[in-house]
Amino acid sequence: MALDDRKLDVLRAIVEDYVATQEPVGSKALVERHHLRVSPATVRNDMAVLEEEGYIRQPHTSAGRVPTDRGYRLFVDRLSRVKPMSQAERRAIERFMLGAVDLDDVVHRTVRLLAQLTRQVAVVQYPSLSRSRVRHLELVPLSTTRLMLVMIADTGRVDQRLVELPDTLPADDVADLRRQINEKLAGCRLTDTPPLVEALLDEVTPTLRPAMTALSTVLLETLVERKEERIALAGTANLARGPMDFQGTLRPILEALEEEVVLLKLFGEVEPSSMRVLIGDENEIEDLRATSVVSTGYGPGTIVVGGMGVLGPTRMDYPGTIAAVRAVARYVGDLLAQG
Amino acid sequence: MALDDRKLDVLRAIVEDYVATQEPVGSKALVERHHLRVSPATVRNDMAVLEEEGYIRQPHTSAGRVPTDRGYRLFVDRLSRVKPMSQAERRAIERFMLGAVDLDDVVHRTVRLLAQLTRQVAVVQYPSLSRSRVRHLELVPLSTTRLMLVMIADTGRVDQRLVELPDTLPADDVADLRRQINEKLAGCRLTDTPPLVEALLDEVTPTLRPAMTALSTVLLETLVERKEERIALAGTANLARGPMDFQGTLRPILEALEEEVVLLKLFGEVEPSSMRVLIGDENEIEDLRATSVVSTGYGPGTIVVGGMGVLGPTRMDYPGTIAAVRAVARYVGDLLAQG
DNA sequence: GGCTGGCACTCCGCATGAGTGAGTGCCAGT
DNA sequence: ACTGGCACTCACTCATGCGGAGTGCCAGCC
Repeated sequence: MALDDRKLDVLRAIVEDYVATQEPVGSKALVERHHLRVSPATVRNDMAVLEEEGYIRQPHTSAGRVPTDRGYRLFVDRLSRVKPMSQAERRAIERFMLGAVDLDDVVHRTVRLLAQLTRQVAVVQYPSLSRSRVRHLELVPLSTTRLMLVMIADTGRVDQRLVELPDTLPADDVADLRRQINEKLAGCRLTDTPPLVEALLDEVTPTLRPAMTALSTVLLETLVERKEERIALAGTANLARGPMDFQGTLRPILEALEEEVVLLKLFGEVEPSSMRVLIGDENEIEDLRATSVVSTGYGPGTIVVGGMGVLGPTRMDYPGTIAAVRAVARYVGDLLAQG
Repeated sequence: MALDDRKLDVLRAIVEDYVATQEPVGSKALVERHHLRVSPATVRNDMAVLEEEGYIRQPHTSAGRVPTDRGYRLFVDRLSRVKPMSQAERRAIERFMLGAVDLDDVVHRTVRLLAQLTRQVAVVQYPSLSRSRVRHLELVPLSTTRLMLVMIADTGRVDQRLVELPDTLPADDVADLRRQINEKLAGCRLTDTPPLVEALLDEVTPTLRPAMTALSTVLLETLVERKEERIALAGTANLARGPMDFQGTLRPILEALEEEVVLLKLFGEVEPSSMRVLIGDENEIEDLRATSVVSTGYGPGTIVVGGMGVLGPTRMDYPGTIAAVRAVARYVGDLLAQG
């Protein structure tokens, strides 16, 4: 059975009211608050249908209605009008992000900003190494048999690893090695580098070969195999806000949020600049079935170098949250584009 | 009035029982569990005295007794025997920390290890820049007018900042500048560097002076002014563990834990290798008055480069927690000493 | 003098029960 | 197709009652 317009209006009203009050909403209160032009009885009939179709449910007989996950889904897909950010909000974003000194700082500020704007838990993935390019590789001699390998990505991200050499290596050779490596690798996508590193092993000046061998192992690890992507988190205190929201269910959620693996899954397949909304059940992660996640990819221009998003109760202000996440992602993307 | 031995025994028993059961402990249960050689009535008399002195209190008339902050303090100072870590636990620590690849990884593992061992919230401060020495300063040309300044500290910590040059600078000059800076600064304590940087401005080859001027600003910021010390956190889920522990009070605590400034205060004046225990009230931070903090400094040998500790309900297993924090701090200290 | 057994008392926690009110489902009427 | 009316359900609140754990105090005992 297709839902006519009024039934959709009723559903929208229920969602909006419930999000605002956090209490089951009844037919009478509905007609008063939203100026539906019909009587409570009519609304009740509509509600009965909506319940039959699984969009809303009653916590118990003789209580008001509460949206189901399916109800929220319909709301998000078809009923919510996007709420553009006000000029003031945009300025607030700018003010907050202004004066970030390095990438770490940008990510930190971003995640706190998101948490503050949405009053929810915010998660930001550091620009992924695998999706960016090599800007420069630096070799710093720490002793005669130890090097520090520093990799600088075009996103501003810097990673470093220690390399133990099989033999001593004079300073000139280090410089030579540095030059040869950079010639070959600078500017490449990180995902394209493995064959190039292999090739380097043959191409490099013979005397440097032993050092290059040791180096290549670490290099490959740093460039590709390093799965451990970093994640920043903020606003966990917001989980303890709503009166009866998560009391009791809070622990597994906090636990899940501490597992980086879990968080990374949230951004598994972020699409370029499109928003993704996961509602309750739809979430693959067991412990987060009671929450919704609004996420998106971000990066300079149309390139996606990482994900960001927020997590909160299924009963959340979707239009507002979506708008905030989108605005922040765009802003940070622009920031990265500028360098 | 001085407390005789038996009264102290009673206090110890009360603390231990309360920590174990989380329920007010009565006189009868006490004599049964701990083989005190006296009757419940006697214990009651002792309790009355202990209460008068402020070491314990009754949640309400006709309930058992609960230790006060003052009671815990006495317990920690004079009544608790230190509980050395078992061989198995030591091995567990080693296994957990084994295979850490860089400083970031070490800190991450440490904080999770602490949270797991103590079943509490763990906090670890990254090795403080201001307490360590410069190992090497690297200059990486990003373009003709931009340098990346990378500082490597002897703790393994790496910081980087962008430098905008007033003029183009050929590669040879960069190398020259790098050499001169390192000659002057490598090996110095970070706190000693400001005058040396000033001196460098005069000593440096004249052609390099404009570049050096731009550089020195950033350098000083990186070396000294950078207050923002980094902090790692884990185990917040443990706050939601105890049945009625923090329900309701949880939010301010989570909020406090997200404020880096607050966390740093916890380690304000960590003493070399001595444990510090803050119980409830003693904590300066308003929102953490319901919690206790066990912390210590850590670093290679007797040098302190940072703090670590755990935070939990005042009702915590102090001997166990203290032992765990100490063991982990020592282990990490040794790790840093090895390089 | 310090310890003990006994006893009256307090008060929390829990269960029971009645009253209230918001909300519903259904039906007959327009 | 909508509305008004009506009986019904059921969570929530409050008062009442009861049992039990625990205390404080006192008189007696070693």
